[in-house]
Amino acid sequence: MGRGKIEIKRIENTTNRQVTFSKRRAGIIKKAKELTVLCDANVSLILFSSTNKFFEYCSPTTNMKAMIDRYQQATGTSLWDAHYESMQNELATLKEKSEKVRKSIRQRYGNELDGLSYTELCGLEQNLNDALQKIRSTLEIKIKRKIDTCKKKLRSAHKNKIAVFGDVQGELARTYEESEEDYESMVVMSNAGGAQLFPIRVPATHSNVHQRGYGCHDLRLA
Amino acid sequence: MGRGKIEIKRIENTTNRQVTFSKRRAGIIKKAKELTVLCDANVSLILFSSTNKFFEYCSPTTNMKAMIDRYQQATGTSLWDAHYESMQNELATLKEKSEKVRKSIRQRYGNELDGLSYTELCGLEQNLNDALQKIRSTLEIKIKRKIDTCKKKLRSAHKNKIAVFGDVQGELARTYEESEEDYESMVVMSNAGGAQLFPIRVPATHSNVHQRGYGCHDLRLA
DNA sequence: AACTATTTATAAGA
DNA sequence: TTCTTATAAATAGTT
Repeated sequence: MGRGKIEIKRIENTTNRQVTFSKRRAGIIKKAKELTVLCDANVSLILFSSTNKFFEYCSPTTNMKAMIDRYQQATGTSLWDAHYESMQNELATLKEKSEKVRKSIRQRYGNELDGLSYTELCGLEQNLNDALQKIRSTLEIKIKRKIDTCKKKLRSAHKNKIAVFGDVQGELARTYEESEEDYESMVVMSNAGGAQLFPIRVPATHSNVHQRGYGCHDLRLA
Repeated sequence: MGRGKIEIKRIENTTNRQVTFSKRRAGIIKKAKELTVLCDANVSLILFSSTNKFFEYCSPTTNMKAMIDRYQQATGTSLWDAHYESMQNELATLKEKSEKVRKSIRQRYGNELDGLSYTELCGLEQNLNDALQKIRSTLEIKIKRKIDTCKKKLRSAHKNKIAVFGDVQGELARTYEESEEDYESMVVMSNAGGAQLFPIRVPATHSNVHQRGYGCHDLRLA
């Protein structure tokens, strides 16, 4: 249909090929539209040119997703299975990893220790002890810093006539009023006199786990 | 293009409509084939007749799934997201949960403590201490049980002439030769005299974290 | 992008 | 359905 008959084989001239693609693309999309209307059909058409330019047509009475779903129904294939599978693998791996971590942390909380050997228990004990040291170091540094800050503030206050301990709490209140939580902690510390920051625990005298009032630091292991 | 011109609107006569569908279906598929060959294009065509009969064409240089994947790439849509939304939610939740647990455990290992407030640090310190108590209880029970077993074995051996402490190690060696790991541990314990099972740590004298030889109990937080 | 000679598709009829 | 054929539509080559 044109000035001359052409053989149906790849058009080697690039320009010519692209021009022909444009013309015939318009043609086939027109045909798809006519088929849709004339015959009450559903048509979906996806096109990629040799230069990877993308074009599509889909009957307005439906949409691409619905067409693909129907395509799967009709062919019995399930195009998403591959995606589904990789997703399931990822899920399984994550669940497994999560379970391992949670078992470890539960043991670190002192539960489910029965499965551990003597050596493992010793390792765990040592490990927790090390962590405790680190935490206590951090705490001590924090406390020292706070006390230093308080001392400076007190000095600069020039309130020489007030007994030092008499107004510590008032000063602290003014200094830390923006962080109540920390203020409360400081009061506790200053009342304690700062002498023995941590009670030295007697090892494992069973049942006398004395509850101190710091509140729960539990993990939500749902 | 026929004996008479037709208006592009639904053909009301059913037979006529089906005949036209057949003819035009053949026509559009032919066009798709020609476009594929002439222009080196990729074409996918899905057809459903008004009676839901299914027909398809896809360029032989590709396949329907690849075309749909490219379609998604080109349009930026993700056709299977809806199908697997619940799964994706589960994945996201798990990942988040996992991250939380891992942060907690890292803190429990004494790392990344900077983000914690004074109160939280105190809570963590207390919590680790409690866990340590439990672990030590478990350890102590285990050790006592072992020692009891050893004593029984010793008594039943009727070796009255051997000084009790003189042969403890020999007896232990014979009793526990099947579990070298535990045996080694027991030797350590019995050599220590059993008096003070755990050294009482002085709180946080920084850098002197003395490495005991129990080996690593680290979690693989990859 | 438009033109147009020709080929191709197809509507109607058999 | 398939074939036939007159005619409409598509398009190859050209401008």
